[in-house]
Amino acid sequence: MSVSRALKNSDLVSQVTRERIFKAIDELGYVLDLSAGSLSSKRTGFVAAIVPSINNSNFSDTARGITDELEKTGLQLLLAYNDYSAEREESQIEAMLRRRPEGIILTGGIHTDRSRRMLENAGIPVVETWDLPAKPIDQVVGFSNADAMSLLVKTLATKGYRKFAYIGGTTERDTRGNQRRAGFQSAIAELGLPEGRVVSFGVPPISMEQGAQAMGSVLSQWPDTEVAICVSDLSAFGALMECQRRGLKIPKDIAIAGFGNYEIAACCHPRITSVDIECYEIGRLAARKLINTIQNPEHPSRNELVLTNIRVIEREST
Amino acid sequence: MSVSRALKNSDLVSQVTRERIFKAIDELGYVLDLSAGSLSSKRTGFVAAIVPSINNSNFSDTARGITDELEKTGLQLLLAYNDYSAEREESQIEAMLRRRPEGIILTGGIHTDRSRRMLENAGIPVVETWDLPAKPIDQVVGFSNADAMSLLVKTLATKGYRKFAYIGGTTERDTRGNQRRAGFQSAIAELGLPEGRVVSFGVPPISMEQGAQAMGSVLSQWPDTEVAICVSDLSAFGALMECQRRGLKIPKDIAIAGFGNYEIAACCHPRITSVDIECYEIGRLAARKLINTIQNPEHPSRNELVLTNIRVIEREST
DNA sequence: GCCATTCATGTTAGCGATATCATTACCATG
DNA sequence: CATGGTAATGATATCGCTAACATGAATGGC
Repeated sequence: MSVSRALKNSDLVSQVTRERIFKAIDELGYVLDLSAGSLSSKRTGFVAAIVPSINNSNFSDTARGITDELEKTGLQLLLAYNDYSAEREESQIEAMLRRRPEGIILTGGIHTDRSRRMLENAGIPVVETWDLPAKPIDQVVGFSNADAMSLLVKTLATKGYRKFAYIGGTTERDTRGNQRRAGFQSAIAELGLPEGRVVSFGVPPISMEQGAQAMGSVLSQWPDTEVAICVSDLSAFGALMECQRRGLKIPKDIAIAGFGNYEIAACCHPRITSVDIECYEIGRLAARKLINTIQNPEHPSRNELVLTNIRVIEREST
Repeated sequence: MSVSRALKNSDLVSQVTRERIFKAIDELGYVLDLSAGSLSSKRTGFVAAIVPSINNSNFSDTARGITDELEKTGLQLLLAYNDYSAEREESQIEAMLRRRPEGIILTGGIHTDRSRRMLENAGIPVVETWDLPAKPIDQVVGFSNADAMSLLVKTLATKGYRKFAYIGGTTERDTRGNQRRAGFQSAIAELGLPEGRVVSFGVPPISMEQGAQAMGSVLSQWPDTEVAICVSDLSAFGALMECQRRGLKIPKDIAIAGFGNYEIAACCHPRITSVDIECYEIGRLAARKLINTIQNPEHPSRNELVLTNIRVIEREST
């Protein structure tokens, strides 16, 4: 017991004993076994998180935010990515719950029925991120993808653009891409602009290369397009490169805007107008909320919603 | 015991019992507790991995390779990133070993003494990646960063370039960046070329923005530079943008090459010459080796080395 | 009809930590 | 000196599972 106490930094161990313990630990190469500890104490020290992809820098920023915040409390992250598939998410939730995480962070608000049931039965706090779910499971840290895209369209409309195109993925899986497209359409309608030209291209995440190809398609179908909005900065960059290869001047011949405020949008030439969505902050806040609920189980913060900022960043490409 | 067997897909459970069990599990919402299971069976189902950063797509590709390969075997990844710090690595190794992983994958060959000691005492297979350590702990899946960079210099030299510059980070922490710079220098010396112009800029990972600034420094210090090689494609892209802002023609006025074959190098305009290093494959192979050793503990593959391919990809920027 | 064999299920004893309660040693106080 | 209080340490049971062995039931071969 004194060893256990010493390793937990309890002040109920005398200095002498403490030193003897650490000396012995060092000599023996003893390493505490946390699975035994958590079996006994009912606290695993795990938090689970599932993101669509870790290659896409937006979500990996969120993962960084989560990790950084958890680290302060000594919690460990169990991270999985599901390639935008709710079915893979379901089996990952199942696998992770077997590790008895003390909380779980999900991306988006769309989950299979079984996923929802498992999460409700688990009796741990859940945070859904990156979205405003119609039927939240528990807590939410996110923003409206539709509103964000709509804001971008409206901002550009005030600059005089009228003929808009939208480049996104085939919208089966990427629910956030879906909502951005819906926000695009509704803003167009609201402003009474000419019908938006929508190109759906490939499975998420839409790559630079796919953005380039989609831009080719926009230019050949609707050569008079004034501005092309892309589902992410990566595809926007691909689109930009395609225009440059064709000798088009940006934004004079055609303007381009992206989404997500990736590093590349701020660094390429011309710089790309984008929507900043505080990815790192989403992760940090989600972890923060989880930790709060874990540490104060007496008043759980069920159904609380944190709305994160969205902000259009206008640059030279529009 | 029958429940335990049924959940492990043992064929020692009759169809009837199996169905009864799953029905009850469904009704009760029972979820297996793996920490209890691993305490008893001495198998946790964890593999630990530590990378320098998860924002950098090269390392997140490696993490993807690891995850994809582990998933086939039902192993779960415990992932951490250390911001290129061997000290943070040390405390992460300590934290992870408390979870009793069945194997561990590290990036690079440089670790603190205590890290090495802990790993040796842990009695689990270790794979070092992305490098050829002078003193390998156990198994290695990697390549020589110096050779790769040297190969790039030599390839460019055959095209007639003679005045080389190198853009990298201040080389305290990023050991792989270090080695690339050394490979650059040694190739220059070997070929009898004019002394390389080295700009060290910022802490790793060198961003696009830093690449741009470093390029500015190259151009003002040595305006007659013929080719600038960058420690990564991200900084190469930043450098490229800086040149374009200054109205320089690439590669006529100055050529640019990067390292890592990021998506952006293949997609920007002009496309950037780079060195491909099979990041995903490194992850896949490292996990594969670990799994082999875990599954065949009778003949451990200590000190085995897998050399991954490096390949210069010449594009329009040189 | 008996024993050997196979298949399915049950029993028991831990795995290595911590929660909880018990004990001891020591000191201060009236 | 007895009493009570505090600080440090110890003893025991338990967390939920699985390894290992034991048992029972069904089958088949001679």
